[in-house]
Amino acid sequence: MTHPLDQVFSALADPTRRAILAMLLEDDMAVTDVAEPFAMSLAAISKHLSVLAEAGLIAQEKRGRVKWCKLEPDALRAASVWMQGFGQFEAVDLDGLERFLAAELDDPDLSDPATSLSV
Amino acid sequence: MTHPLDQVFSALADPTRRAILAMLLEDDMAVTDVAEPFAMSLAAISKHLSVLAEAGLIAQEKRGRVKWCKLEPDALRAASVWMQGFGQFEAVDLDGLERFLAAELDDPDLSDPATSLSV
DNA sequence: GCCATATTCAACCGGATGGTTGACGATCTG
DNA sequence: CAGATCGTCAACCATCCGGTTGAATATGGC
Repeated sequence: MTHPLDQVFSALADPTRRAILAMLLEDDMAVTDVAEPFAMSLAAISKHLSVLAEAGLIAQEKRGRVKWCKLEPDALRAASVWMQGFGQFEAVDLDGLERFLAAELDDPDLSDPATSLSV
Repeated sequence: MTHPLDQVFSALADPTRRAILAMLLEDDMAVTDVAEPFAMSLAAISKHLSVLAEAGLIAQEKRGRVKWCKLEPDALRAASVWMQGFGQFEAVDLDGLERFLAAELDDPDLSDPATSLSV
């Protein structure tokens, strides 16, 4: 599992991690705050954050005793570009995004409060 | 692992499966032909193809004794749209694609002949 | 100095994943 | 019919993954 795309895609394959990314899209957060909405231990979230960091999807910076996590959206570029290679689908497609997010909101899928974001 | 995005992203997380998709991008293929370039058993490839099919990334149609596999690029749309949500990165970016593929070709990463495609 | 807070570490567990091999059911061909 | 080809199935194996708990390591505040 050495190829960067392996790491990015397998990081994205977990709904908890996608939810975390969606949260970080709104704001940078400390580890504890990231963990708060989820029904799992802090240690579990800490591991998820490590996975995301190793995939390059987030950056973590320790300031004092709190470690701040911020989105690193560039890491998605390679993956996105790879997918574009298969794409007859138009690219930016913000309308599609809206439709998609709307559909997601109706999807009673995840048990976590974070569900209000597009997991 | 019930969410469609889970399946799509985790299907994409394996380099063998990405190589298979890249092969199918050029042409529809029978299972045996898909397996040919890889240094692993036919059964293993058959499993990979099942994963891709369950993720909706390919369609399989049995005609006679041979089962044809063809790309189903629509399945990537939802995943792509999800990623666009994080994107300050411009969308279609075919130039980026070319640069990326060129870089991939120089990447002596996979042991399989299928490496000539963007894994 | 002491205690609380923030985060990670280490060991463990059950279940999924990626691979193997060998047997099997279908289907084509001579 | 006999034999070869196409593909899957079943059992097995090692490893990875997502989670737990409890202890350990900062750091900050009083």
